[in-house]
Amino acid sequence: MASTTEENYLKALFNLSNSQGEVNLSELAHSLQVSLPTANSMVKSLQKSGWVNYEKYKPLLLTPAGQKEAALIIRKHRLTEMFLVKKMGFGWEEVHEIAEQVEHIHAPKFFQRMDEMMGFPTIDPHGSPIPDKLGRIQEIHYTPLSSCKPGQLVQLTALTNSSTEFLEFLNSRKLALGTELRILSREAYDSSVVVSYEGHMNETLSEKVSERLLVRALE
Amino acid sequence: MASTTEENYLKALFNLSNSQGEVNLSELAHSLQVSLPTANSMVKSLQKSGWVNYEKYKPLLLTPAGQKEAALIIRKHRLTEMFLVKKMGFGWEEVHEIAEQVEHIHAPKFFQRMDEMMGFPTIDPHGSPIPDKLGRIQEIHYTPLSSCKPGQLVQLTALTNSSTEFLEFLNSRKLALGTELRILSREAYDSSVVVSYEGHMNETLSEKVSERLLVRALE
DNA sequence: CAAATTTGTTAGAATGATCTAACTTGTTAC
DNA sequence: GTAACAAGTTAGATCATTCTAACAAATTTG
Repeated sequence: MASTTEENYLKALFNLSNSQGEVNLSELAHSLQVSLPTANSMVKSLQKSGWVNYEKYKPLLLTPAGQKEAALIIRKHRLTEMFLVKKMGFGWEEVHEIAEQVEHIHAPKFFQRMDEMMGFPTIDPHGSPIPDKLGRIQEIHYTPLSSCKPGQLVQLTALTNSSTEFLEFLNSRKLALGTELRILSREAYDSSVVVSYEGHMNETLSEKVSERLLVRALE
Repeated sequence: MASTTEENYLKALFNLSNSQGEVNLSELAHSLQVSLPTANSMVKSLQKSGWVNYEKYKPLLLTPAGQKEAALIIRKHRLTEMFLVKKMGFGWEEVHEIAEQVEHIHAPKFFQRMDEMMGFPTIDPHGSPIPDKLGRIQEIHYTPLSSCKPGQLVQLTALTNSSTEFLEFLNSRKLALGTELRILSREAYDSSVVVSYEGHMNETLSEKVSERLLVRALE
């Protein structure tokens, strides 16, 4: 069984992997806030456990077993976040830190019960998919608001970034998952987008923000 | 901040301490399933942190700071157990192992919210008191069923042992906290007690069982 | 009370996770 | 295409937590 530290490495590898599933050691080390040698030695040990394929000076790759292990930890994380929001009344900006700890609990019944109580949700409070019990993730491809056309009606469906600061910004603008947005215009100069939605007639969203909002076209 | 290991030592010291608050090293080591030298070195390190008073060959004593620290961990444990039973539908025999992990989570809001959702309970599912936010424990002195007199009407209020096996035994006899028991007789030979309660007219409870049932006299 | 037993201590080693310093390999930019 | 820089590796150390073996102190028992 993976230690909490190993679980964190697996999760980071999963989250950092590019389209080919590759991760560079320095990204991994940076993401986990450890030195390069620390990450290097840990990767060797994850290889011994059969979770990572590693060759000197080559990018890192999770094995299928490693991917499953990682997805199951992410499953616990996302179920927990959803439980905290739906059943305990937390805001979506408060749940990450708590879930970061709860995800390491080894108690299948506990997560099973959360899942049941919520009616088997498939996305977390930030719109990210919850892997199933076998570690399979339904890949959804949403469109960033930044690449939508003026005139379109879209619905906010997920985020590419879930930092507390970003979530608090969205709260301040009353933007939540499900919010329907009419795209009024796009500024050529700074790529900001002007939208209207319930209670907000003329809200300008910077490029930085609109890139991070994933939407589904309604019209 | 205490590591998970240190937290487990503090908790064990708290739970093992006798009327004078003293614990022997061998009890501690046995309770935590570690060797004597391991416990010995950990105790020295807890002393450095100011949580334990330790002198060679003398019994161990928690400092006031250590007592508070321990009580706050036990608070998290017991709040969690109650939450699992009251809000998540677990049986009282299922919650210990889960709470044993959840108690190490550092997230005051999380436990605060559990507490609120349950209306600030003062006992856990096994009748043990939940320490308050300052680590104070309301000491309740219940009577073991084994020392009650035939004829008495009593109510099951707490347990001195909460092992899964004991709890499953109680489940099998439909004995729960709150059950009202009429003591019919006591066998002189083996100190077993015969009781009646709802749906059970003549139930014989061994000495081992009746010692572990704590009751409050109703008449 | 001395012998036997239990309890506690010290020394020394192992493992997991981390670090810094020094070095090597790979990549990028003139 | 080499010089500079970035990325990755190795060596060696530290800290926390654990162990076994050997020994010492305290307690119990005949």
